[in-house]
Amino acid sequence: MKALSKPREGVTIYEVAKRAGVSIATVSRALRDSELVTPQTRERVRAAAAELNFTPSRLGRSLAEGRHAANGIVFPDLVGPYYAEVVLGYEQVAAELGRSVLIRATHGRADADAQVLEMAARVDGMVIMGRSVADDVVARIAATGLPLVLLSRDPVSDVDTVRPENDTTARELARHLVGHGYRRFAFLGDPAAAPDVAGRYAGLAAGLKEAGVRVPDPVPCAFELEAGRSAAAGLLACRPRPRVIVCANDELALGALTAAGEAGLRVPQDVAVTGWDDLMAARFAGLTTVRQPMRELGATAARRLHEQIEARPAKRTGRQETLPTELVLRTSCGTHTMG
Amino acid sequence: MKALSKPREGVTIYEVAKRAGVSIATVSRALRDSELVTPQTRERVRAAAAELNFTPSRLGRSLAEGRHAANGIVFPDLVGPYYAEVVLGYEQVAAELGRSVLIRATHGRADADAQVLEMAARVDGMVIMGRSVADDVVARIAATGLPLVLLSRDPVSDVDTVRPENDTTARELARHLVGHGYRRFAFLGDPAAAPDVAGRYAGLAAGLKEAGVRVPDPVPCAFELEAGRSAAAGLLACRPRPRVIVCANDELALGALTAAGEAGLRVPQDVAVTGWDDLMAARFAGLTTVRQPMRELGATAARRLHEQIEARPAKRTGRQETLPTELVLRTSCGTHTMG
DNA sequence: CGTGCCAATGAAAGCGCTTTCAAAGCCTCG
DNA sequence: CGAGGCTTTGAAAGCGCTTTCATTGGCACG
Repeated sequence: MKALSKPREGVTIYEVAKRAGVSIATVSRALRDSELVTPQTRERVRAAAAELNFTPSRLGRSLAEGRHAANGIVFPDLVGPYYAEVVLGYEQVAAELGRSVLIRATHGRADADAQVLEMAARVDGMVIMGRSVADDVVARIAATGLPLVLLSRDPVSDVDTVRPENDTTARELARHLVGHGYRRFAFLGDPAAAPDVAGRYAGLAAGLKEAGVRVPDPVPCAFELEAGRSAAAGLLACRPRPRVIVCANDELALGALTAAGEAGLRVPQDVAVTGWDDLMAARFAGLTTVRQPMRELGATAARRLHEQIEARPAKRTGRQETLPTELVLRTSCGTHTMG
Repeated sequence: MKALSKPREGVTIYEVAKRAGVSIATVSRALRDSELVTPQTRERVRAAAAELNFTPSRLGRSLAEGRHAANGIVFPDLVGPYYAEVVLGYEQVAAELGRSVLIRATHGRADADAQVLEMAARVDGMVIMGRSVADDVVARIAATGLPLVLLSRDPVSDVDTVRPENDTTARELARHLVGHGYRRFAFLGDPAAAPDVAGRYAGLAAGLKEAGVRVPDPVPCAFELEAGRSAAAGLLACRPRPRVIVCANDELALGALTAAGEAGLRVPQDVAVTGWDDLMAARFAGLTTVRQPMRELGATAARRLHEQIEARPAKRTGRQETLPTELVLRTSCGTHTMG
């Protein structure tokens, strides 16, 4: 595996051909294990390639084959463990399917749309997660016929979508909390910021309404622990103080726990807190939350995408897939339910 | 931004040229904002391109330009928040530098070497993290002249390396724990599994030796919470029981905390536990740990790589960079030091 | 020994761009 | 009115592969 000769940059198939004394066609065939070459020739070519430390240019190959053998995933951010898990699930499946993986976090950047279009030109298909790019960009990419899957995002025209279940579990959470006797609710998170938050808030609101409990207005808040802490501190200073703060995700909830501690309040005796996602930290913070199949979301999106890519020319099916979630009860919502 | 005409697949520059009534050279120039085109021509070309929903093929462009405008990062795994943070830092900087990002987790797969070589053919430079691939693969890639940066990995020939500081902080941790009066140490983690673990163990051992405390043999253990839990359970069943379990990372330490709880032991009164990384969960578990500049590690690697790419033809400098780490004291190592 | 076939190989045409070099058109100025 | 210099555009040559199609040579068979 060592480079015997001068490992100059950009060794091409022509140099291998010359060294092996064959044509480039034969080199290509030999290195791709075609049946059309004698074992002896194959060996000679292999040897020449090894001596030159030759790796075929992926560009040349892709251009000739008309495919990238790569797919991409776009997500709003990688801060916090949630997205990382999704990307992990995606990468793992994509790798098994023999595809390279491109990633792009948009971070709400102004040039996000351009970056996503650029990615679209590099891949055989892509997954777009959450509200990372504008609808018209999604539509435009879809219009090119590029295989596309939306993840945790409201459907756009007839593009396939994969999402976690939000409504049912949110109602269940509402019922559970009402069962604790709580009546003064607060909701931390901006339904306009992400489709998932909208779904969670809607489910919670529906559950509360059913139980005859007043539905709180959502308190918008960035998706970071620190933002959750300060927003929760504000809520806890209100009179009457909310009896329970339902947070749109675990990071906010962890921030709320911190704020409660700083305000000298006990959880759950003085104020209950719940989250969403079931991050590792939630377990150690005793946080009641809703477990998301994060890795499975990424993996499922990768599989759907692969199906589309293999099924070219793709007819968009507009398939909607919803993955189940699970209420995880811990101490932060009330002690008598502790498991 | 809508597609006016039939959005057939694979619109090429030739069709745009025909529609705009110019040559492909002019199309290329117009779309790339070259000075060599009249504003009127540019507009005509733009309009034609928009009508056809044309996006230039990245393959054609890269092949012609001789560059991918992409770089890659290879890491052992994405499980757990540590690697995710590193990748995040990497992606962010790479994006700012206008580069696409490819990722690959090797998961200890048998075909990891092939996958990494495949990535090498797709990028203008890459970062290899930890013990994700064999040394000879690294050497082989380096031999092609591809810009390369190693992250948290022992140097290979004269390839640039970026690493967190392990030794000094590990000694500091040792001194601190000895200061608590602890004498029976245990170390959870396999120094052979990752260069960082080796460095941490070595530093700890050096610190203990200086203090005249017996150095424990490391207890190998996979990098997962569950593995940490069961390994720690085994340790806690030993007689005499170790007074403190130093874990190679936070996930193991969180597992150890779980095991202690299950064994009915109080932390830190009966047994102290420390970790490494300062994950979000560590904060809520009260875990004493060593904070790693994870995001900064990724960002730094991205910058070093970019420097190499820009400086082609690259002369390898073999630069070694070490990023500082910080001891974070919480309750799990002993109450009197709580901050 | 000649004919016909099959297996192995080579020549060359793309794949979709960028860029060099040449040509064409238009001004300006003598 | 013609020469020379710009500016703008086009033709064509790659970039490094894969693959089709043609060619070559060897062998079996008549």
